[in-house]
Amino acid sequence: MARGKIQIKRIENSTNRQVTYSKRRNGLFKKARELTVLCDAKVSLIMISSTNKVHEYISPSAISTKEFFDQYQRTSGIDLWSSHYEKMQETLKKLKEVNKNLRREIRQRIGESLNGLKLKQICALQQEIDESLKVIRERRVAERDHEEDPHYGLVDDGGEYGSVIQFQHSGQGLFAIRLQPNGGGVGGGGGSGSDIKIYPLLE
Amino acid sequence: MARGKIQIKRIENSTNRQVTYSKRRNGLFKKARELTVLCDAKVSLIMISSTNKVHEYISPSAISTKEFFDQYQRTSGIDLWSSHYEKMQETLKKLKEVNKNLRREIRQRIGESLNGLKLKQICALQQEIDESLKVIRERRVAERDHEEDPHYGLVDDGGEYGSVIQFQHSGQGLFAIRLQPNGGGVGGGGGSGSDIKIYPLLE
DNA sequence: AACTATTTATAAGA
DNA sequence: TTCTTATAAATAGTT
Repeated sequence: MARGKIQIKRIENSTNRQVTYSKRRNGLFKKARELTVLCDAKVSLIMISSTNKVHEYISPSAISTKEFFDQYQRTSGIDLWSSHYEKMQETLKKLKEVNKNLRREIRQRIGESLNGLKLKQICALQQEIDESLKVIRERRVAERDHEEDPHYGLVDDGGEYGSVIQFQHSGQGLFAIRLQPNGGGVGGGGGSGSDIKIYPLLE
Repeated sequence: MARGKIQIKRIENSTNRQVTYSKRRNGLFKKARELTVLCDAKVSLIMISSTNKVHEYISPSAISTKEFFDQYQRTSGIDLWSSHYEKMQETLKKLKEVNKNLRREIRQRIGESLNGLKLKQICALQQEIDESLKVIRERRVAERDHEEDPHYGLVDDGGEYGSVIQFQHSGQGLFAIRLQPNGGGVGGGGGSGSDIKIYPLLE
């Protein structure tokens, strides 16, 4: 959140991860303390770093962690485990829903599953895809010019972002099949075939 | 922290206290989730409001959530769960991965996230989308003819396939935003803008 | 640890 | 409750 935005994903560099952990841990503690005071709430915050060090904050009003958990149980009347488990199930359900919707969006963009759409929606879809196509076409042209420019020659970024995904029907329902960039080096004669990744529906 | 600085002391006005609690609670949850992901840490955060409502966050990565609680309480009958629990964790992880990939595919089909693609892949993508576009165009034409045919008139299937369900903002974190074709009625004068679909990222 | 350019969080108001 | 927006805080990248 400063000097550049970051993606919320695991920080690979170990040192950076440590530093960020330390900074954010303090930030979190501070927020927890403020919440306690401002809102007269009870807070228990326990953090275990990737190096397995434990740091915790417990609002003074909640004297001890033991007591805190006792109160939690009494208040919620729910076993901590069941509660956590139920949350997981909810999350799972939502994820599946999101997954389903993403798949449908892709199918529609491919021209399948159009049955439920009204004319107006199909028009909008067409227009949207038409615009996407323009963007990609421009990009391709730019890319080609770039490659043809003798200053640059071939450029291979290692395929960090991976590549296009294709869908294909199978007897089993829908699978997403992904064409991988060839892992091989630029100069290598490596096969021009593709690796194939299959994403199961997990249903 | 806005529209004026505040002192960190109990908010006397009960309504304000509630509102602030709700806002800051969400902020804290978000930070906790970010810490979990960024730093590969395990976090347990439990808050009890002054009105005795309980809210908790436990990092999903805490395969050792069990450890978390074992440190503080002795519960029996949990072992039976562990196996099932861990399977759920795995499923969750996979689903998240799949969703991530689906999202990328959509982004690429929109013309975003093309940086990692090589010229050849961009060409393939372009061609693929071009074909999709043809399919949809044909469908649109067919649909239009169909609608104009006096035998049928307007048909509304109730939107069974129609648009994706929207998840309401849950204060839970990241969102993917999708521009959707208008869901509005065909005849209606409805706005020409797009609905916005929001899929929570769920981590 | 300190320093800041930026991104986030959020207090007030609607 | 939810949204908006001016402002306070947090913090990523650097030194």
